[in-house]
Amino acid sequence: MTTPLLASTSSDSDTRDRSVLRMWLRMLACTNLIEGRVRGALREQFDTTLPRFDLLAQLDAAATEAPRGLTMSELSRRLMVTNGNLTGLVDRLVREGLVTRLVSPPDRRAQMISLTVAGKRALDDMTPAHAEWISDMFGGLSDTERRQLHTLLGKLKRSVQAAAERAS
Amino acid sequence: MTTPLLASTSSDSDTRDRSVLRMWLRMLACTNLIEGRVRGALREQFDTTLPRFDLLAQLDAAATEAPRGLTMSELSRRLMVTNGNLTGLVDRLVREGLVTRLVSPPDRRAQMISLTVAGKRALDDMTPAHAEWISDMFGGLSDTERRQLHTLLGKLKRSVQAAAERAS
DNA sequence: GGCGGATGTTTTAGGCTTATAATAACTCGT
DNA sequence: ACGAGTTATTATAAGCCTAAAACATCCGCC
Repeated sequence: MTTPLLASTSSDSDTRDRSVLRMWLRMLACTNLIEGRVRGALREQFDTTLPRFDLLAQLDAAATEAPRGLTMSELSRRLMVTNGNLTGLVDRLVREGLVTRLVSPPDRRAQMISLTVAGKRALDDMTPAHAEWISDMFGGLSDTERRQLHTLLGKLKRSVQAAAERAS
Repeated sequence: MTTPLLASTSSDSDTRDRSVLRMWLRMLACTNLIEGRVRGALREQFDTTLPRFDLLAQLDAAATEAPRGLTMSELSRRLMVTNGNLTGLVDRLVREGLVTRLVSPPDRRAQMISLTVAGKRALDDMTPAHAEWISDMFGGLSDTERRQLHTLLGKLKRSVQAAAERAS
């Protein structure tokens, strides 16, 4: 808490804040750019949306450990969205015939959401294309640069989580 | 286009795709984590939303070059959202008294959106807190690491744009 | 002066997302 | 066995977002 001698004087932390802010905006712009292209490609080539794709992919990824499917709560935890959000999303996927809802026998409150054959087929159609879009967009980075970015993002994630704990 | 001798053989590009995908998911997770905290803090501390804040900030940033305000189209271009989206957003901000709509005299189709005094004050209240949240979350990275990240993100952005041009 | 194409904005229909409140079913202690 | 608290899910209200179509105005050309 220094008192500047002149109103126009900026502290060191001000300049640091500004550079951090610029970086954050750049990161946000990159992410939105990539995500927007993925959304657009999913819509144009497969007439679907990113949340739907993510949900199918999550069910498939969990298929080995949970062949009977996942509950709504487990899915919402993994996809990092609220339960209420998931209700509508699953409604639409059921209507499209890509997933099924089965009441869990041991707990009649819960339901197991699982891929139908059509859902698995739709996912298998999309997965290679999805991987290629991402790969293509990151193609301008060398292996070394990608590793560096991966490492830095790991640090960033820990930094954000540490900040969250300080705040709580 | 190599033909694997065994069905289980993965090509080099497959493993590369997987590592790129992992990095992308990490980047997405980081961004969503940070953005989510900013949204939450804006809601709890200022009872507002990120799009509203972004819009006010954009108007303020443009105030020097465009003291009369920005048009809807110009705003939507800068905020990278559709025109239709902006209509509702501006409606709400007008209702809250933070921005004004004035029909542009030279072009009666267009309107100049500008900050009210209350809007400028609300923004000035939020800006330092916003900078501090971001700064705090990036606090675990050294100056060097932040610079590296900034540089890598710059490369990534160019790579994504190059991919977009290849695709079009 | 008026017509045709371009540009600025809103409307519409649909989907995603959240927080909060309500409902339903389970569990545990007594 | 029953009531309290917990957990699983859905309903509701509000906002954000898009694409596509409709509407309004402008500009240039005849």
